[in-house]
This record gives sequence, structure tokens and C-alpha cells, in this order.
Amino acid sequence: MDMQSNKNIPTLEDVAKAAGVSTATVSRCLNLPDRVAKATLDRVTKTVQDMGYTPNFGARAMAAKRTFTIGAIIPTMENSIFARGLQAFQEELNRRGYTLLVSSTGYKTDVEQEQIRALVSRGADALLLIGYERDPSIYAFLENRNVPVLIAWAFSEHQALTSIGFDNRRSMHRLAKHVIGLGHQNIAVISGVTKWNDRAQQRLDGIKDAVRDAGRDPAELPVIETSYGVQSGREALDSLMTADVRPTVIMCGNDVLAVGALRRAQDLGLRVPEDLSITGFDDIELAEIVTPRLTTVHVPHREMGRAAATELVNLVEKTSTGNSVELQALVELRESLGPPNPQL
Amino acid sequence: MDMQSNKNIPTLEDVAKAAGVSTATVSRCLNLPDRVAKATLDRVTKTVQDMGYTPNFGARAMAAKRTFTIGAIIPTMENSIFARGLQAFQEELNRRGYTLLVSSTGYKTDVEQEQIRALVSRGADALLLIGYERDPSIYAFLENRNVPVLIAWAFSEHQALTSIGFDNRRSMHRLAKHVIGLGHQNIAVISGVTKWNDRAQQRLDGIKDAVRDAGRDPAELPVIETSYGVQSGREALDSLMTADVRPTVIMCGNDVLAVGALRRAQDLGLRVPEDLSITGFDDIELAEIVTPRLTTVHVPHREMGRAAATELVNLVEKTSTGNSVELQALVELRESLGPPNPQL
DNA sequence: CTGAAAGCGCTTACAG
DNA sequence: CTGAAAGCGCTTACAG
Repeated sequence: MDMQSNKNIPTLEDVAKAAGVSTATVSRCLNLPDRVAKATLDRVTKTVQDMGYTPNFGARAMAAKRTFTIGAIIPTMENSIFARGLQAFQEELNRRGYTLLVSSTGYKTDVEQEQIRALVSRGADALLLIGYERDPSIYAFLENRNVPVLIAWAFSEHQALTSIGFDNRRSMHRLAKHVIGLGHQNIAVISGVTKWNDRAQQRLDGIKDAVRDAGRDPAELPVIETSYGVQSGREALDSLMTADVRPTVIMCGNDVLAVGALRRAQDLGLRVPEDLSITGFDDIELAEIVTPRLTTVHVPHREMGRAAATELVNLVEKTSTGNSVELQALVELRESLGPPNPQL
Repeated sequence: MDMQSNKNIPTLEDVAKAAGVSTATVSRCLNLPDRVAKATLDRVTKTVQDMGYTPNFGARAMAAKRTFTIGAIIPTMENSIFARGLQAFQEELNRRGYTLLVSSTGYKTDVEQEQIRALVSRGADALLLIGYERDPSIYAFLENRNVPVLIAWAFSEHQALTSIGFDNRRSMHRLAKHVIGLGHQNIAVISGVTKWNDRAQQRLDGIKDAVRDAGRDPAELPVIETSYGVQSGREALDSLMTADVRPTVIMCGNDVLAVGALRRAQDLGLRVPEDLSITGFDDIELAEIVTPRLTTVHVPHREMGRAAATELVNLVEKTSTGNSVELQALVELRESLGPPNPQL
């Protein structure tokens, strides 16, 4: 019974017969139209339209050894952190005739490894990965399979991998320098988990750099490392504020943690920034929605997504052999950061 | 040169030779393990492991006429509206051995049609779609192609399509009834665009139902229809507050619009809820982050996503012929809604 | 510019 | 429980 209905869907051969040409010619009309005589092309094109022909994906993938699919593996889809960049990535991919395959890992490296293998075995022509740091064996696997990879959301001159991103360390350094310049002596940090996460590590390092610049010992910087989420930010703030030396500013590894900290501070009756300043990183939409609006580092999400798509397609089509580009993630000053309160 | 490296990747036949069995047997070990003798199975399994064999996706798709891929087409990835549900959807799909293919339409129907066709031609075994309303021809296409569809984020007994969602109209009706019960006489509405969007339409209808229940004429209800986004909410609030009769409560079609309206109201110096109450719909994370926290309708995102994945896989594997399930989206009362201020 | 034909790597009746 | 073989629907040298 299924058979019946499947017979409806036309194959290349059906089109070829209807148009009175060989399957090779129909295939060419679809894939290399300029190697076909105009008249033939027109006739075949019309037949394709009339019959509503659409190539069988599996067959095409097997014969051509490509799928026109590009995979992206991101830590999470739940928050808007990657959403905006990914949206731009997808749009550009579609424009170039590619489809996006997304999966998320929940920030777990072992899950990421599985996903990489899964996407490759599903025929992804290339992969977008977030950050550099992962088990070398997985890079070897990708190399062996001949699958181009692009790293986004990070940028380092010391990495051989092609990447389109920004320097997390330098960007956070700039923000921290500004914070110190305002007169803050007691900085505390809420960092994302740094293990297997170079972005989190680099951002933390950027703060330490600034502390060192100011002639202080970064080892004494109070740092809480915590998992991703608004709730984690809330809890981290609690323990930071019960320390002997109360911080006058809390720098967070991302906006989501910062928003959690901000809300918890307010629940505790602290005024931000009068009693406590708070900063974030990412500049997601949320940063402008909370009161006071969050001082943060602006990540050029859409620009990064678009550029990543372009480069990855070029890599697949071998019109590029790998152009890394560093984008700038600049400090975005808003109301959640002020000078320390001298009365405290 | 490419050829070389491709030779590395083992095929079913390589495995068969190495294990001393036919390709049919290897295939069975992978797909129907209980039709293979234990000893054979063990040997083949080990060989597969040792060689790092992974089936070629295209070949499998063509031979089996299935791809173990399920497509989801959502209006937007940029906001967390669909993100949480989709995350749960993906997790459940992966658990069942399927991969998710996502694309987003930017709330445009013509783009949605293209995406549907693209996903089907890429071999999606089934599709998750948001809401019922779309051109009938596309449903005919899906039927003809024999691709199962599941509708989520909406539920109606009057629709033949299988769906897992909630009754947008009834849920909003409940919230509106509560609002009126608090004594509000001047309600205004900021609605999402209702054209080709049954969820937005139903939510608006739910408010009108309650107005009618209260013996008033829903035609007199001030309604602004606007596109999706925080900024749209801000702008809509402006025009609503300059009307002759100032509303005491603004009911919004979703949380994103509500947050925009809320922030704009505060910028104008209005106290929420003392001077103006505001309500949303969806209960995204944002709803609890803004001050005051948003009264809204809680959508069971994760539950819906998980259930949708289960049902869709069942549909593909023909263990179900279509079980719709209605989930409840209940009113979530928070601080952004209060009684009208008698002094205004 | 076009066609005949091989081949891509699987799955699945069919037969034993 | 297992194998030989056909077939899935394309693309791509190769030849003309």
C-alpha cells in the first residue's frame, strides 16, 4: 500500500524518459547547467517543474559523495547565547544551497565527541565547532575523514585550526582594565566551568591579566567556577557576598551568570551599581532588558555566524584553504557598572 | 589525492570480508541483531569496532528508504520561545536513534513552504511543525510524499492532524478571566501578527471571549498587532498609552512583547503593577528575570518537546497511527499583575 | 553537447 | 541462521 504512493514520486529516470534525454543529461541540467545546450536545458527544466521532480537525497549523497549539509555542534540551544549567531549561520548557508544540521552537547565533552561522529557519519560536508579545546583524537578523526572544520566563538593566533571568532582573553582584559580604572580594589569573579572550555578559561585569564597589570596578585582573586545558568549565578553571588572581604564589583564570565547574580543581589537589597557593580560577557538580548542594564562585552554574533558560513562553504567547495578572521568583541558600558562606593 | 584518504574509511564489504561473512549478515548485525547467531554477532560486532566502521548515510538512506532524520521547522531560533521545547525534542530523538534537522522561517509562510520541501527532499522521515495554519497544498504534498507530520504548540479537537500541544485560546481565556476578576475595566492587547498564525489568533480570541463573558463588546477592545520582538513591545506600549482611555492592564500575546512593554512602561515612569498591569504568555526564562516578574501562561515546553519526539518516532515506525495529546498551559501569577489602581 | 554504463554502499526479499 | 544477488536513484569519467 505504501508502494503505491511511492510510485508517485518521480525519479531522474522518469524525467529523462519524459524529456527524451538520458539521465546523464538531466543530471547535468541540475548540476552543471552550462554544459548543456540551451534548448535541451529549457526542455528538461520544464519537465522537472511539471513533474515536480526533486532529487533523492540519499542517492545523490552516495553518488556525489557530498550531502550539501553542514553540521554545527553547540553547547546549548536553551539560551540565546548561540542562537543569534546560529540563525545568521543558517541563513547564509541556505543562501548558498546548504542545509544546517544542529546538535547540542549540554557542555559535555563526551557528548560532543559522539555528536561529531554522528554528524560525520550522517554525511556532514563540514562542521562548525565552538572553541578550540577538545581531545586531539577527535581532530585526527576529522582529518582522516577529510571533513573541514571551522572554530567559532574563539580566536587565537597560536592555533592552527581555521577559526572565525574573537579573542576572549583580550576582550575581557579590556573590560577588567576599565573596571580597575574606576577604582575597584575588591573584584570577585563568577566564571563558567573552565575545564575543556577555552572560552571560559580565557575570559578568566583576561581578568587576571588586568589584576596583574595593576600590580596585584591574581592568585588572590576570589573566583567561583560554576555551571551555566541564571540559577548558578544567583547561588554564586550568595557565597561571594558572605566572604570576609566584600567585593565592590563582580565580573561574570557570561551574561547569563551576570543576570543571575544581579537579580540575587537585588533580592538581598543591594543596589546595583551603588552597592555592587556587576559585569557580564556576550551581550545577549537579556543584557539590555534587565534593570540596570548590564555592562558587558559585545560579541558580534550575527557577523560571526555569517562569516563562518561563508568560509565553511568555501572550504567545502575548495575555494578556500582556510582563512581565519579575528573579529572584535568590544566593551559595552551600561548602568550595572559604576565606581566603588567610598562609604562601604 | 582525496581518493587516497577516502580509502581509509571502511565499507560494509570490508567488514564482511574481515569477519568472514556476507554483507547481508553484517547488515543484519547492525539492524536486526536478534536474527543473527550470538557467536556471529559477537565476531562481527568486534570487527565493526576494531575497524571503526560507520555506515554510509547516503547508501543506507537509499537502500532503506529512510534516513533516521526528523525535521523541525520553527518560526525563529533567535528567542528562547522554541529553544527549550526543541532541546527536549532533540534529546528524545537522539535517545531513539534519530537526528534532528532544524530550520527557521522568520515567521514567513512562503519561507516555511520552501523549508518543508527542502527537508522532505533531504529525506526527513517526518516533520514537526508549529501550529495548524498553512496552505492546504503543502499538507497535500506531505500526504503525497507519505511524510508523517506532527503539529506542536497548538491543540484543537477540530483538527484532523495529529498534534501535541495546548489550547491557546482556552489558556488565554483563563488568564483574561482572572484579569477581569481583579476588577480591570480597561484592558488593552498587544498581539503577535495573527495572519497565518493560529496561536496568535487563538490567544487574542481567548481574551475576547473573556471580555464577552463580562458582558462587554470585544470589538471595542484596543488591540495592537505587531511583529515579534522586545522592541515591538516597547513601541506598541507607546501608542497604547497615548490613547484617550488609558488601559489599566495590557495583555500581551507572548512574553517577549510583554517584556518590551514592561520595560517601556518603566522608562515612562509608570509603576508596574501599581499604575499598569502587564501579562504575557509562554513563561520563558525571561519572565522570571524581569522586575516585577511577569504574570503569564506557563507552556510545558520540555514535556511537549519530549512527547512530540516520542509520537513522531512512533509514527515513523508505524507503532502509532496518530495520537494527539492535549497538554495544559496554566496561568502563572506573578507580580506584574495587580488590581487596577482606583486613584487613576 | 550528449549518452551508455559503471559504480557509489547499503538493505532486503528470496532461497536454502 | 546465512548468503547470493538485485536494486535503491543518483553522478561521473569515458567516448563520441
